Amino acid sequence: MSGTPGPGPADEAAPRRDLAAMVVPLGRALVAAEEPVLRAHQVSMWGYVVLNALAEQPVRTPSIRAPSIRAPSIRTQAALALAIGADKSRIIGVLDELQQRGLIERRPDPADRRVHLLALTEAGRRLRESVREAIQRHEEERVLAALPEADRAAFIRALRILSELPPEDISG
Amino acid sequence: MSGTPGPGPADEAAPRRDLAAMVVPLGRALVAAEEPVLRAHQVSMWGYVVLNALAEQPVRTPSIRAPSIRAPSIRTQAALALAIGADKSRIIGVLDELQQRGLIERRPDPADRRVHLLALTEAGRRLRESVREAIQRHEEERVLAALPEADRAAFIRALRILSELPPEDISG
DNA sequence: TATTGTTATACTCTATAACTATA
DNA sequence: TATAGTTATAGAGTATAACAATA
Repeated sequence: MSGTPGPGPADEAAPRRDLAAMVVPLGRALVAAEEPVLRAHQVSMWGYVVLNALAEQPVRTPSIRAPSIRAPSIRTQAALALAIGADKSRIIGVLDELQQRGLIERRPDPADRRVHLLALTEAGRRLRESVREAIQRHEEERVLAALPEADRAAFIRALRILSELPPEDISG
Repeated sequence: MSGTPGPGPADEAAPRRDLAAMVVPLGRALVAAEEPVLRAHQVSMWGYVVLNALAEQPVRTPSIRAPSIRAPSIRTQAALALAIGADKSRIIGVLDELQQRGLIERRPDPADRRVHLLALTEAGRRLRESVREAIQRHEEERVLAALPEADRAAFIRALRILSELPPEDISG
């Protein structure tokens, strides 16, 4: 059956570890790599996640949505919590600190006085950019550099696709 | 500067999210996907990790090691804990249960009566294979299937390389 | 009645420290 | 003294439930 008896079996599936067994430890290492940068900028991991979520505010095509349907904007705390996969009660301390440092604004919504509208301040946007730049430079130099040149683009492409998949598509 | 004003900037670096921001949620989803399989086989996540570590026991080239130097074999509990990135105190309950179910053996080392030598039983090996097969089938069908055919091999190749990198290479 | 932000509480992991038996 | 395994304790992180204000 096997064409070449040389090194590397041809028709036997090369055994690989489970994706989770590779992805999870890698994630831990990547988080550890971010920590010094975050400390240097005095932001917590969750703080940085929040800054990113507010900055990345996806431009959803408004054409699809009827005006009567309330857009689930990320600008409310509940929507933010949902977007970053955290409980709404868990981000409050984070928001408190970001606000205290002038990195975000929390303004009452005149239309619905229960909600707080969130927005990045200019300082918040700048800080997020600095952190992001430092982190991604490190990633290029220390992580992606370890990959064969030819695989880098495909890796990032695949990662983007999989990370944008609805979690329930993956969990089954 | 930009050659084509069409869709997709040519010389502006396509902004990507931080690797950690993509990898960590993906890891969470992959773990969630494993859970039903693990439950069906009545193993905990850590139990499965242990079974894998014992089964994957890397065949280290013995030629390099002088006989006088004690090989840090994975068969002791301490070595196992190190290998899977857990504290030695944390795996004890896991080992207890695996042993009780006849999936592993814990035998005193005659040469050093402090240590317990760990080994998979035949039942343990079989169970691990079943779980692994189910998990990887699911991964192929639900996860990797979402990737462009041409990127799959590169993705797995890259993942293997990065996950085998010493964590301190990544953290800096 | 349902929802937003908030606070308080409980629970799950995980890390640390102590203990024993060997070396 | 140091180490392997074990146990007990404490801490961090997270989830759940209750609350006031508003819809």
